Amino acid sequence: MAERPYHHGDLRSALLTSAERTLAERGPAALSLRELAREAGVSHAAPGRHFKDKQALLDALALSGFQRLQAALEQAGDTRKLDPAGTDGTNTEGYLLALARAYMGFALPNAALLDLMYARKHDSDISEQLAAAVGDLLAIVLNAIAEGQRAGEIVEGDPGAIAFTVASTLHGFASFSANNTVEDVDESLKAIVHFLMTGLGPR
Amino acid sequence: MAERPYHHGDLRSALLTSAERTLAERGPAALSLRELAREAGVSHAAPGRHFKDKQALLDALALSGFQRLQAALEQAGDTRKLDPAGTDGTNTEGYLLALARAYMGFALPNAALLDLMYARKHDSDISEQLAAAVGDLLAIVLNAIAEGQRAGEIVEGDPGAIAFTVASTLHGFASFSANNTVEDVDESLKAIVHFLMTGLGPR
DNA sequence: ACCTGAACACCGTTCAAGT
DNA sequence: ACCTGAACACCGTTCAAGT
Repeated sequence: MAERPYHHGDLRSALLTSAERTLAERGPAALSLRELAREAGVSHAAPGRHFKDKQALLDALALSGFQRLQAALEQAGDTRKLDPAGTDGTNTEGYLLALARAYMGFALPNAALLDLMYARKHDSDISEQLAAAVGDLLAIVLNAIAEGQRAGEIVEGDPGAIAFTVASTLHGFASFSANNTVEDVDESLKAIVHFLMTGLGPR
Repeated sequence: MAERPYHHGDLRSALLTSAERTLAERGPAALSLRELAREAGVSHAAPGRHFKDKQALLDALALSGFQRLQAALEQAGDTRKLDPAGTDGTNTEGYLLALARAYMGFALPNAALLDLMYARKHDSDISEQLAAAVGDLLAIVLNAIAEGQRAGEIVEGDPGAIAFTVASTLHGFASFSANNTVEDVDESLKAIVHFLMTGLGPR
């Protein structure tokens, strides 16, 4: 009969894993602490030991999402540096495209989680951590811009403002394409990054 | 004692108004049909006459949001046409800035509603209406782009792809600035529209 | 046509008590 | 330290019955 031990072992991470799956499969409205407890085989009060309330669990999910998104963006930057194409002339557009692809690679399969990450309903103390996480993401884009400026491939000007423009475009595209089912995401992404680089004004 | 009449009169719109206020003031998690019924002075089962379930009320809120956003964007386009500055040479950037301001004018005070509008958790039949509403918004931007192309102020190319780039940037900026409290929204907006027009590449 | 009241099956949260 | 079981105050939804 394989009795469950009294201690779950790692209830906290089991709850988070289960919650993220439910979020992805059935949406945020379907998330209930009692159901997560059932799935973990513990009493409905047990989650209270690990998360002071439901919002605390959502906060933890959002934070872990930012960490993984940041890691994906950093990895896109790292692999680009190893790319021999990095030595030739026009590379910033490629870098931005790599970042864009990494962002979409996270955003599209984790659309509901991304909503949660950017939801402005978190507790006041965790909000600072989440705001810092957003700042870290912006810093990655800003790095790419500053590097591009040093290489003479990005226009002069406040790199923060330029990075913010790029980040807005990427996030907006992610938001749109998660609902709208853009036909060819990568094709659209290439077009968007190119328009960003060359501008909408006449040649 | 002013007895309430048996019929509310316009319970449906009272529920929507009340729901939107709750959404804005206390967030989506605080929305409950029973509380809305209490505020309207009817029994907790009464809302069921007007909305088949809670999601149907959220769908109605989202749809009304799109209608108002669309009206705001159209009005921005109309007032611009009356603007005598519309007769001189470089006007498309001004048009896009007006659209951007109209978008933010709706998005920032209605951040929670905007989340709901773009939430991918609506019933399948209403989803088509919402997708159509997003399409209408894109059409407004597309119009501005096509007009700009005819005036020689926007680069040649698929106007749909260009409009999608602009819309992505605006929506992403709205999403960011709703959480992040950008210091000077209008200043950032001007910079963003300008970068969009002139591009990030070197001069 | 519109609403009520009771009923049902769920929730989140708390707290004494158990291991 | 971690979990249980009962309790409390909420939910959404349905449905006969009332006006």
